[in-house]
Amino acid sequence: MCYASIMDTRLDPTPIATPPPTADEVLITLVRHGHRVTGPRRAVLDAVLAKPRPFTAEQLVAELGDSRAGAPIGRATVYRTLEILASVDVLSRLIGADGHPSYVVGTPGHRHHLLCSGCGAAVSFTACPVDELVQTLTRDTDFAIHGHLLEVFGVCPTCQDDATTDGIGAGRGVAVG
Amino acid sequence: MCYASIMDTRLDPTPIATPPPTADEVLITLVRHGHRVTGPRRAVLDAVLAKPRPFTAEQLVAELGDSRAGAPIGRATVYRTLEILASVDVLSRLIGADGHPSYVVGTPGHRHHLLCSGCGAAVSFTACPVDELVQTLTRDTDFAIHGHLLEVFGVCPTCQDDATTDGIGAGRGVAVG
DNA sequence: CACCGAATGATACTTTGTGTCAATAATGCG
DNA sequence: CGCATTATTGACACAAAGTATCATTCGGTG
Repeated sequence: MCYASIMDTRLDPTPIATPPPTADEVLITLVRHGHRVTGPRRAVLDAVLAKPRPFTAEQLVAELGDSRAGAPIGRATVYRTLEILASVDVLSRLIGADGHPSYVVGTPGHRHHLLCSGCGAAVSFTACPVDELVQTLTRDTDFAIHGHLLEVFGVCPTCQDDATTDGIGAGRGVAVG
Repeated sequence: MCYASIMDTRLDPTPIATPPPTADEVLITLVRHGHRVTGPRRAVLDAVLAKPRPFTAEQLVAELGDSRAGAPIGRATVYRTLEILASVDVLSRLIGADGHPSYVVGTPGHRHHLLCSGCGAAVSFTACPVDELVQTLTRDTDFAIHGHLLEVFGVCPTCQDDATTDGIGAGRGVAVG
């Protein structure tokens, strides 16, 4: 039920688990899925792959849609391209501590994220503790369970240090379930 | 870290775990928290307590803001009141399978929900499988973990029956992490 | 009852995202 | 290469969801 593998309980200590795919690799994937390779898509893709941490669609729109050298890219195109990239597993959709959706470059199978509410960094992990719960829930409720949503929020070591240095308590922010 | 108790691993088989508080009880709670008891707040509260399943803020706005007998209630007031009710634990905020936030009347401590993508029913449960994961994540990443978000999506028995009867596959809907 | 500040709600605005559709450009084919 | 076909684009309008402002109103206290 959990699309993330329960086998791998180890966590990657670095914000980006594996090197992101190259633009060319992704383009090949797109073609394989019947999509065309266009200029705007290349531009969106390049921008996306350059992002080390989660970003919102609007951030991308602002970045690509304004007076950049060359042709600005339309809002709709950015949204559509993000959707496509998510559908071919180049991007993961996730929900931030503020409840707003964002995207992050992620390797397939890495479905859950630990998010820093300070700097926005994301650590993806495959360990999924929900499967056992799903069995219990299925037994007790007779629901047909199709999926779940899990995000973990915290503050990364760097931001903890910064907070200490700045005299700002690290306990700010998130109060989620 | 998980505000839901890990002690109670049993699930309540009924959509509403415990009888919702009475309006008067809630009003007392509001006063205790330094809020005033006003007409609009009573109206919002009554509407909220009458809801057996999750609802969105906009639904309430539509319900209370239009040409109902008596004074229609402003959009801002509805949002503000929901915020207050959530802050005093009368309501839980949750995120539906479509990613949109909604509220549900919930008893404190019941922080996670199993949502039916057919009829919208919610089963709240306190079993939280994330605590162990949090320990692992804390050890491996040195994050200071402050919270998490967990929702489980599926189809309730009734909707499964309906789907079978209607010839509609039960496998529609949610494809979440 | 009068006062004070919290609360209200009309309005405008922001953010985030979707729908439409004529113009355009990417691929396949000859 | 040149053309036809069709996906794609992007400007625009629109919608949904929520926030900010602020003069007015109302609840509760003395």
